[in-house]
Amino acid sequence: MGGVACPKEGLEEKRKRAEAILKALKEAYPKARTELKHETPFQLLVATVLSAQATDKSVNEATPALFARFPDAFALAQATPEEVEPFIRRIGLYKTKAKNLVALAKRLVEEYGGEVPKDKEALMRLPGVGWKTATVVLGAAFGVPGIAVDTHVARLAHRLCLSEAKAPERIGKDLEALFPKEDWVFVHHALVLHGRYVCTARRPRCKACALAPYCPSRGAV
DNA sequence: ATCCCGAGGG
DNA sequence: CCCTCTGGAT
Repeated sequence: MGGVACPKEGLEEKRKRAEAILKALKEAYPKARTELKHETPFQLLVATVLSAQATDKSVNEATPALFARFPDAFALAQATPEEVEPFIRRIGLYKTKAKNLVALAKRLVEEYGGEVPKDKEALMRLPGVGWKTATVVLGAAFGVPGIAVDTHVARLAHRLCLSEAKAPERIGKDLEALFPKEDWVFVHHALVLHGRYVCTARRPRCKACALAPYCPSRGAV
């Protein structure tokens, strides 16, 4: 299920492998960052909420019209979920997301002056925002170090045998222990890009993979 | 554990 | 057809 069993490996050996992986990621994705279209932290927050269980391609097709109509928290707070739904229907999970986004915008206006709080606990109290979304927004919008773990990062961490944990927060901790803090946000985005375009869930392109020399699962998935 | 959910890929 | 997509709330 998770590819091959991970080899027994000393911490020092794993650290050296992580170092090589980081080097390869920096060469393959020198400017890795979010591909979600946004102009402001608020728009990034909305786009990230929308990206749950959806491709960011579909999110990027929806957000230009959405942000034209509701550019900021003040505008979105005035809307009803029914008004938001048509803009995001094709993304999927649209009823929940429309309801969450309007409630989220109201709370931003009421409690944070319409701004996005730079605090993880505060972000996680917003409707539709969990640990992953909060970590991504803090890193991408404000440069707060952290490795958010989504479906891609979890899959790659397992295949690369950098973590055998199941809980995303735990996988994040395992990864953060293996990479320099100043690279955490980069590592997140680079792993997402690599998971999206090379180390895909179904048919990973191991022959074209720059990480293959350091991957215990290469050719076995 | 289950639900939300449309769209594209294989 | 089934699987997957930068998850979160119940």
